[in-house]
Amino acid sequence: MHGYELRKRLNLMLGWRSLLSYGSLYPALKKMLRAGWIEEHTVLSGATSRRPRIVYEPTDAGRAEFVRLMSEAGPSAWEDDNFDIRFAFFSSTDMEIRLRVLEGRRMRLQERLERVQGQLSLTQKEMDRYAAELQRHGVEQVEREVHWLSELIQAERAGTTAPQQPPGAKA
Amino acid sequence: MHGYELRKRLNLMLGWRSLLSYGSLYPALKKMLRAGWIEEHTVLSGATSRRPRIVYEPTDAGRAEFVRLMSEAGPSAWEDDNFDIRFAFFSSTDMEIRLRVLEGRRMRLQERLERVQGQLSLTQKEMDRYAAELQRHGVEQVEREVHWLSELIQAERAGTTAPQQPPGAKA
DNA sequence: TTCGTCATGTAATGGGTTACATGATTAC
DNA sequence: GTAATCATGTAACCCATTACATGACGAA
Repeated sequence: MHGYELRKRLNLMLGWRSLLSYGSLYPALKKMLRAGWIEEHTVLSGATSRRPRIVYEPTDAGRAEFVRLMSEAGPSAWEDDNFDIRFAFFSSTDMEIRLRVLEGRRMRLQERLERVQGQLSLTQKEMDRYAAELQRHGVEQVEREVHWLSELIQAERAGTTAPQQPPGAKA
Repeated sequence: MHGYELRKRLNLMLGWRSLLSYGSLYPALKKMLRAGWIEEHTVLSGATSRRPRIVYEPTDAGRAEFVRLMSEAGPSAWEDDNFDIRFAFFSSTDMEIRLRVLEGRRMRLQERLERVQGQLSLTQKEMDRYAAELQRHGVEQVEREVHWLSELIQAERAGTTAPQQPPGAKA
């Protein structure tokens, strides 16, 4: 697909907080081109006078690189931003990897909870009302994500033999 | 307070996703010093041979600048990162400003929801299972934050005369 | 004795956003 | 007619993290 279209799609899928900008999109495509991961084809669109689109397609090397990236289940994969991207492409990954990413993410979040809750009792007295409320809400949000992850992990495990619908997806 | 201590405090209050690094903390302090917003005092700590702490204190100009910053209730104040910081210092702000910030934030989140939900029906069929699940969870999280904000707004409004405990704070 | 914490700082590096530049087309 | 969308790109700028540098103290 071409850059403009790609941007729209990515913004739709992952554009909660920030939108992908042209200043990072196009240079990134050029980099992938130089690395040999994608090929470009210029395609004239309907009306002749219109600016031709540059359609990109993954090469074999690119596909291999994608698989390699998706099979990385290390710490970087359970960091906030990376996790979302990894999750969005879960369909292209083995269940083993999916489980490791989900569990890693959950671990990371639980670490955060412990860090805060360990010091919560200490600080709460001297802490500002609003600051405390912010923390309470933060804890709640993280706890909810942990719960969400747990359900997904369960669903993955249940589907050891047959692929499974994640909870919340329409039947 | 001195830099090291400040870092710990801020990480405790706002360090959900990222920890404040020395590389941004100390240069920032120097900048505020040059701007005349803070003063530094070198303080020898208990053991004589220990590295002296550099304790910072706001000047009158600094305090004024703080008040000015806190009374900015424009769009930048309801962006993700800024909002948290603004909220954490709500105690130092008038209720008017607090309300405007809370309502602005809620509006921003509702815009996001509309953007996604408007196109949700269109895309859901051609969308990947996991991508859809990610979106569903994202929507849920945002809806929850909207609800949280609504309660806070109500609490602020109820406390027009007397200052009020935010819901969730201990009585 | 070695590791973690206290405590302050600098330089390089990397990354992304913003703004600019261009120009045709479609919808109001 | 004018604004928004399609469509691709570049350059300047900002800003934050990472890694490095230094050194004393307390605990295991």
